[in-house]
This record gives sequence, C-alpha cells and structure tokens, in this order.
Amino acid sequence: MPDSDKPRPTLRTIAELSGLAVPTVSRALNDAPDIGVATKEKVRAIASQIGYVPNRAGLRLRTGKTNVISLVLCSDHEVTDHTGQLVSSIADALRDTRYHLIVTPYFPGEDPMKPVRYILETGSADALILNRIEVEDPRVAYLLRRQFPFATYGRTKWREQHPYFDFDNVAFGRIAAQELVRSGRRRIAMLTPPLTQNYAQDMLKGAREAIAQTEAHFEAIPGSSSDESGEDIKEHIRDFLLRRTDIDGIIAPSSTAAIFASVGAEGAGRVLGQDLDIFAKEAVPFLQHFRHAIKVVREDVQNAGSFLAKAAIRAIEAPNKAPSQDIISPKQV
Amino acid sequence: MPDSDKPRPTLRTIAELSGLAVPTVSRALNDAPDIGVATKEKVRAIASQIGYVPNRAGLRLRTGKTNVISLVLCSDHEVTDHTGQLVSSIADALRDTRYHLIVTPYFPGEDPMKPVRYILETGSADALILNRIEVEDPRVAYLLRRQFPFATYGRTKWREQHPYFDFDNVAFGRIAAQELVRSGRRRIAMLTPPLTQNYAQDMLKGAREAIAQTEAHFEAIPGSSSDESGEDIKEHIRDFLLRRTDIDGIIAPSSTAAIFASVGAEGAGRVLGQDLDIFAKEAVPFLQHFRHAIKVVREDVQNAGSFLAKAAIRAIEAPNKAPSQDIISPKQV
DNA sequence: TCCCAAATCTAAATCGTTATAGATCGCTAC
DNA sequence: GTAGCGATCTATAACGATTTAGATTTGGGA
Repeated sequence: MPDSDKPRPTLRTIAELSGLAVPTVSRALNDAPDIGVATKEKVRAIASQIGYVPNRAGLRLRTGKTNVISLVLCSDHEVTDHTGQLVSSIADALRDTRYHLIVTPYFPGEDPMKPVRYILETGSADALILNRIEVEDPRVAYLLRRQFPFATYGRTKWREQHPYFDFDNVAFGRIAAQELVRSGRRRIAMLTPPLTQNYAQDMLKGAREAIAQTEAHFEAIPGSSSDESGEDIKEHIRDFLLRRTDIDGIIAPSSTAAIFASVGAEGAGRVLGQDLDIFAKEAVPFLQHFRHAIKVVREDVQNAGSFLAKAAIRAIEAPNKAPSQDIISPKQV
Repeated sequence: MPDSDKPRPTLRTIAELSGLAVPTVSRALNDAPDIGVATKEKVRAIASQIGYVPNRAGLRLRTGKTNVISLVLCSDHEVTDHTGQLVSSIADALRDTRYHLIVTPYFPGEDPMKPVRYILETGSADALILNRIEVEDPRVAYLLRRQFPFATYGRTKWREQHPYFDFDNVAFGRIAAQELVRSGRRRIAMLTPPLTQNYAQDMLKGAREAIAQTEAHFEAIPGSSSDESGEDIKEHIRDFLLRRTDIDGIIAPSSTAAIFASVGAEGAGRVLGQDLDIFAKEAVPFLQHFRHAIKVVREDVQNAGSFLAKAAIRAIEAPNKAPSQDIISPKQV
C-alpha cells in the first residue's frame, strides 16, 4: 500500500477531472436544485472514486460552521470511568457525522462560564454539551440568551427551552428510600451533590416524598457533598456516623460517593448490610463487587452520551424544532 | 455584561484601526524582523485592547496547521477513570497553548489503523497521541514513515525514534514479584495484557528476572488477558484458580484486572491476604479500599498526560530535536 | 420566426490568514 | 548627483469552500 503523498483532492480536482466549474461541483455535491441530474451523478462518482473529503478549514472559513461539538467537562475526583464512558459514547455517536468532538476541561475552583464564553467568543464550536447542571445554571442562561445550540446532561429550571438528557433522579431518590425502608431501615441520610445542582434537588425530593409515606426519618447529610475528594467524603461520613449512631441507611449519588461512604462507615465501626445499608446509583457495574451489601441501581451513561450527541446535532441543524429531551429511569440491578 | 454581538475582530479590524495594511499587522503580531518596533508595539496594543484572537479556520486554511492534537483512544472495559484522567490532563496541559484536544475513538474489534489513516488523510490534526502501544505497532510504523508528529503512551521497538512516555513496567513486574515472594508466595501467576502490547512484555520480563533469583515459580496465565470485560476476567481467574490450587500470588496490570481477579479468586474460594495475594498497579488510588489485602503501586496518569501533551507539541514545533521521552517508576504506596 | 422562461452552468467575490514580491523612504558612499 | 542599501511597509495572490449574480442553452408558445 503506497503512502499516497499526492495532495488531497479538492473541489478543484473534481472540477478539472469533470470539466465543470468549481462552484458547479460544490453545488452538485450539496444536491442543489439547479444542477442537472446527470451532472450530479458524474460529480458524485468522481468524488467517491478519488476519495474527496471536504476541507474543514475551507468550509469553516466560508460558512462559519466549525463542525465541532465541544464537551465542557469539569475535572473531578471520580474513581469510576463515568467520564470516559461519556466521552467515548459521544465521540462514537459522532463518528459517522461531519462533527468532531473536542474536549474542553475546567477545574472545580474555576468559573464554569469561562470555557463557555471562550468557545462562543472564538466561535470554536457549533454546539456545546454540558454536565453538572445547576437549577439556575448561568451557562444555560447565557447560551439560551445567545441562542447558541447546546444540550445538557441534567435539567435546569428552564428545561422546556433546551435539549437535555437526564436520569430520573426523583425516581432514584424514591426507590432508594423505599428499598432502604423495606430492608428495615428507619433513619436514612443522603450524601448529596452540591445543592445548587438540579439532580441533588431531585434526589432529595424523591427521597422525601417516599419517606413521607412511612414511619422512617430522612435527612441530607449537612456540610458535605459527593463532589469532594474520596478522602474528604470518607472522613465526613465517618465523623457523621460517629456522631449519629442512629443512622442506619445512606443514599449515595455515585460510585465514588458509595465507595468512600462505605469506607467511612467501616471506619466508624459499622458493618454494611448489618448496622447500615447503602443505596447508590452507578454508571459502571461494579459496586456490588466492591461491597456485596451495597444496593444499586444503574445509570446508563453510554445512552446519555449518544442521546446528547444527537440532541446537539439537532439543536444545530434544526434550531426551530422542539428540543430533544429524554429522561431515563433507574435500572434496578 | 453585554452580549457583544458585534463581529469578532480580525486582522482587518486592527489594520483599519491602526492605518496599516493587513499583512503588516499579521507580521507585526508574528514578530517578523522587517517590522518596526514602534509598529509592533502599536499593533500589539490594539490587538490586546480589542481582544483579537486569530481565526483558526483562516490560519488552518492558509498554513495547513490545524492546531489540533488528536488523542486516539480505544474504548475499553475499564472500571476506573484512567481514561478520564488522561483526557483531562492532556486538555489541561493544552489549555494555555494554541492547541485544542480532539478525541478520536475506536473500538476493540476495529482496525486501529483506521482512525490514524483518517486523520492523516484528511489532515485533521497536527499530532497524535496514542496508547495501547504494541511492540511493533503498525500505527507507529506508519507515522514514522510519514514523518507525522506523535507521542505514545508506551514504547515500541523503535523507541529511540519517537517521543513517548512510559511507566516502568519492568520495574513493576520486578517489584510485584519481589513483594509477593517476600510475603511468602511461591507460585505466582500474571494476568497479562495482550502479549502484543509492549508493556505486557515488560511486566513479564521484570517478573521473570526477579523470580529467577528466588525459589519461586512464575507463569503468565494462559488464554486470558486483562483487556477482557470484567466478567470474563472474573470467570477466567476463577476457573484458573480452581484448576491450579497451587497458585498463591497474582499480578494484575490494572485496577480493573485486580478488581475482577479478586472477585474471581473469591469465587474460587480463596481468601485474599491468606490463601492468595494480589499485586497490582492502579492509576486511581482505590484498590486498597476495595480489598485491603491487595498490594499496590501507583501509576501517575496525570503526569503521563501532561508529558505527552508537551511531547506532542515539541514533535510538531521542533521536529528535528530529539524526541521527548520519559519513563516513570512505580510509586510504592 | 422570434422571444421569453426554465434549466443549467460559470464568473467573481468572499471568509481570515500568510507568503512573496515589490514599493517607498532616507541615507551613505562614491 | 545619484546609485545603492537597509529598513519598513504595501499589494497581490493563495489556501478551499460557498454565495450571488450573471451567462448560456434549450424548448415552447405566439
């Protein structure tokens, strides 16, 4: 197989080969109405024969379209491969489209608006995908105001107006509470994500509603969030359980939270499945190998990624259609 | 804060503001020798005042440089956030450069050459970063032949010729074997990555050399690799240990391998730390929470990512300098 | 026979950047 | 006095694509 050092074919190559003008070739490939069927056939044949692929720079310069979708990610302390799954599934969903995925990270201490503003100001993407969505997420407000295409992994208070994919965290909270109560737990605490995040509120809501139907008691663990580093979670939970010997059930919103809540609980002398049950959701099936006693539902991130990719494309290409939205239920394991 | 819907400044904006010609502005910003100092000052002042950022499409079209570095990733079955760390650390290292990170995935069944060929043929990046490097990796051969900039996470047989970052897997194999022997283990087996991968060979080499100094016995577990899904690893290890009741030590090359090797061993009735020890390396500090008895060294992926990012840039910008190379030692925990 | 419309194609301009060659200026040197 | 030179800047073209307006051909109707 030769290394084919000949220059890449352009519209001009096709034009010369076919004896047509460059714009004609362009319009033929774009299936414009004013080009004859025979011409289109011929152009397409040549194009595929010489392996023509449009030059992204030329396209981008002329049209302003980057054909890029940017995933804005907060670098976190997660143990399990939640993020990797999201990245791969989006990139995979994009592979047979004209879009490329670029990853724009920001760090926990930083202003989440910064990467978003940068991308809009420099025009470096056609759409964004965001996660860690807050109820009144300023990024979403900004993007809505600018009418810039995006899709969120999570909902905001403006949920009707934008594409999103969300896990049904109300259902998760409800199921978690119900299951813990069913196993005889009566004093249940939740390790929540930061309360500004929408899914924290949803989980709380679901759990509270479920608990209200029972004799049990529910609370959010104060002064602590599942966003902290593993070690911090561990210490918080340990200290909390040492103070609160009455707590017999914990709800954790992620694998990482569940892992370090378990370790913290063990540090406080509890035995999982006996003194205390932990109910968690996980993106990667694994927690029951970690501690068999942990109760688990599954959140399918692959699914989320491919939905978000398609939703973002739709937001770009059909901005006037209703935003793609989906909510997926917890899968009981 | 206004939404600044005015069009982005270009070289032409600066040219009009300064009364200079567009190419002069361009050359001034690029610090060309034939532009007067005063002019450069003036141009730079205007540029920074109006927040000029070069248009990537214009640059790319004109120069052929994409200012993109592409990370070619195999979507795998990992449990821990190895990949996420790699992605974030590369993107982070790139954030104050002109380069963007784009992620190009491929899947285990697919031809690994495909994404690489695509990127070169369409000119969609200035450099590649590859992982899962084989001893005679065809992608590396191809890129060397084409003289295309890249950096690898792992070494090949052509290691002198290209930038790489590698974990010292020979040392890992040695340390793992030594530590297992020191804890009294005498029949040690390694769950290897696919044997075509360079680091599998390195780990084997280190372990074999260390074992040769002792009375112990060593082998690679046949017909199985750490690349398989967790469930497959679990079953393989369980079956292996049921057949081979003499085995009392296992070396695992990753968190995922260690997790499912543990579970498999437990399925075969072994008690970790008593009947059997497991020695593993991990990118995310976590295995000792999983099973306290697992012995562990740490592989710092963050470090790898930022090194690879810089190495890739250097490969682009100083192709004639010696390739950046580094090997990092296992960190004993 | 002539003209207009429809169908199909071409020419020119444009997006933002840089490379190449050429222009202008003041000064020195002969 | 002027050729020559260095220093500094400008004009033009080009990268590959699309858009707009205009050109050409063909055929139908009067």
